[in-house]
Amino acid sequence: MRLASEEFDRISKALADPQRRAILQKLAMTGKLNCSDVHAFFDVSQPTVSHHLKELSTAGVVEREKQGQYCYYHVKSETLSAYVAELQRRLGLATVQVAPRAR
Amino acid sequence: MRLASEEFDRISKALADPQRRAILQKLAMTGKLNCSDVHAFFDVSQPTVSHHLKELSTAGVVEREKQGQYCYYHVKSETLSAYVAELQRRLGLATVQVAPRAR
DNA sequence: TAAATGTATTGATGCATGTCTATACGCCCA
DNA sequence: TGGGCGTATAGACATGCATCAATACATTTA
Repeated sequence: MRLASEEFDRISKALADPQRRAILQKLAMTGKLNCSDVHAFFDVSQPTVSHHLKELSTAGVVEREKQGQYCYYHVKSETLSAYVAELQRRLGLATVQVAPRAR
Repeated sequence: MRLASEEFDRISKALADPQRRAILQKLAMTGKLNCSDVHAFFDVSQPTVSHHLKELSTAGVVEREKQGQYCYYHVKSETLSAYVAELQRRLGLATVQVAPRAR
């Protein structure tokens, strides 16, 4: 998966805020949460949580999944991995190509 | 190398700005540049470049090296690698330990 | 020592954004 | 159908910050 430049920019910004990183980390640990669940974990208002989840969603690092009245969010690891890979590429860091093993 | 929480925060913010990322990438590609060199590459004022280099330096992702009148900057790969590793750890992404490739 | 050059600091300005309250929207159920 | 609950939006506010011009500081050189 290859990220467009805008996506990369947006993800960088999304990851810049500590509160948003905390939310993302919580999602990474628990797998899937709705807005209220996330709200319960942190000391910010529900609209703020909603706003952050929207930012993370727009950046493509979490996925929204509406189930009736609830709205579940979970981390999109592919996007995050692609972001990390692109970051490493741009900064000339060691990267690893995981190719299928020869037999 | 393990990053303290503040360092991690600061690096995240440092990487959030496109201009700063561009400067960092340029440093990664060219190895070592002084403030004027960097300024020549981009369409921002010298004080702005100086400011960004200071931010990057404070974040620990570049190193300052004063030589007489000049001031050279180069990327600190160890810090950046540590940042990437910590990011992967926090977000539950697959991590790999590798030795830097011979060049 | 004076001029020139490289760099950093100061102060100002405009824009981005994290946060809140209030409120609207959408969905479920008695 | 009306109330309750989960979520999103609107608008306001304060703070952060990227940027610039002007200037100070530092070092080299004529």
